[in-house]
Amino acid sequence: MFDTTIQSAEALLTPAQSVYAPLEVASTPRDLEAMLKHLPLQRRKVNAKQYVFRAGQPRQSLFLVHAGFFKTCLISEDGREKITGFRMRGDLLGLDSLDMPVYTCDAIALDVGEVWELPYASLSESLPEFHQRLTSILAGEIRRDWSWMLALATLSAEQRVATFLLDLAGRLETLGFSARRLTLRMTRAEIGNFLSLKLETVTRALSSLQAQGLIGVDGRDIRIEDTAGMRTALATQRYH
Amino acid sequence: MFDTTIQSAEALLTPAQSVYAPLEVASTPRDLEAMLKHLPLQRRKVNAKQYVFRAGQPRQSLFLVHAGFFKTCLISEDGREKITGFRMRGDLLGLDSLDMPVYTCDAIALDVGEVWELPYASLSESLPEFHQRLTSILAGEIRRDWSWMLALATLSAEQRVATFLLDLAGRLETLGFSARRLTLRMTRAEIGNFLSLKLETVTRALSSLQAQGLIGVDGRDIRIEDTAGMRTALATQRYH
DNA sequence: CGCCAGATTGAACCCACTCAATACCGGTGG
DNA sequence: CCACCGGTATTGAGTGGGTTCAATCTGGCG
Repeated sequence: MFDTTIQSAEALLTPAQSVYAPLEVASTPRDLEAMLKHLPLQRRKVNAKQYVFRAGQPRQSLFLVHAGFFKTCLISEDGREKITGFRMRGDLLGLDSLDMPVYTCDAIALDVGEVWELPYASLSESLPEFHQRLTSILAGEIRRDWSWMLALATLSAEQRVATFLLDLAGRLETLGFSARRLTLRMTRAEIGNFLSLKLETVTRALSSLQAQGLIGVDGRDIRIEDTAGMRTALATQRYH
Repeated sequence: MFDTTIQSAEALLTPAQSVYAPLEVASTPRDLEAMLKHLPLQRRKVNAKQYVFRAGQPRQSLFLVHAGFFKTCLISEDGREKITGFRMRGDLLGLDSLDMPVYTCDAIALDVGEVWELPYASLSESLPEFHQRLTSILAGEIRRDWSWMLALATLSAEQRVATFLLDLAGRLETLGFSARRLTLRMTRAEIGNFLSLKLETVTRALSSLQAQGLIGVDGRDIRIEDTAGMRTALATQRYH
């Protein structure tokens, strides 16, 4: 069991002034918060498995994740489901529905957390820099999606899982957490859904990476033993 | 051989007043053109296989496709490639790079065509409705990407190809072309790349759909014999 | 005509899926 | 306290859809 308490939900709920998170993070995720911090935004606490919004509900707002872990997922009429992303502090929920009368995906908390409700229309009028920033975030989401498409299309199961872990670790690091220890907030099935794999395959990939000494696995606690090794494994292995 | 001349590059190059295209199309793709028609935009003609821009080049502008067929694709450092979309009249090239100093993907013409260069920064200042419209387009691109992710993750090879054809036919229809006959402007390998399949698999899927009487295949000319049958085949077949 | 990129089809292979059995773990109630 | 339970995770064995490799065919073009 690794010590991952600093990443627990309670810690995520602590304000930015917490000893756990650096006071100043220059990277992108946090600047939105800074821009909006002084505004009287509606804040909403959520519990695990609770919906922030569902596809089909009338859309009023964007939501900024302030704490916790969320997933956004798409469901087709015939029941096929796909998780489109895992969202954490600084990420926005509802981007895809900006120009729609209703939400077009579900946003679900994986853990206790807090979201800030952003009245998009009025904000982008009163804060031109906000609209500008939003455009960047939208473009960034497209780049992120495309690079996952590339990964899913060209990488083997094990490579996908490795990429997933590195991506997650990297994002956590920009939030001020350890880049080497992390606790998965989602099930194997959810990881598999996101990576277009079955849960058994995710488990096998994790076991294999562990057998190679690249990571340590203890349930949902992951320790990345050899980041460089992970990257070379990604580059070395053939891709079909 | 089917008569598909109306979709040929020459026809695509004819102005909107052409007898082949309806004078008024209320749907989204065309409204951007209407908004910008009177502006003195730089227009650029391109030939098949010519790059509109490459990843890494300094970004100056967005490009609006006015005629022809294009692909946008991502290439990783280690050479893995993924086509992120096929673009036609009314689509924008370079959306993903809006906030970047350089382009982050390649845009390549599959055929002769014409693009309009949009100086994004000055446009969004002078035309607030343009910025608003751009936000919608970005959100729409995210929805499109996500729905393809869902398709690639949950559909069989044959279902993906069927979905691809229906999507293409639908887009062509909103541009005023036939919804039942179309000419593929891309190779089997490019279709396969986009759908995360090998070119042989695409070929087999097309042959199979033809054997079922759902489509007619003659090289790159496709005739959709039974749209309803295609949709039920999509809904009926099991997905793993 | 010869060339070459693209398309088609067949046969063998393999990675991830499916099915199934077992282990684990936190919570709940007797 | 322990037994039970549902949700989750792990591991094994067998299967299969799509890939790989290879041969052939087509059509456009110098």
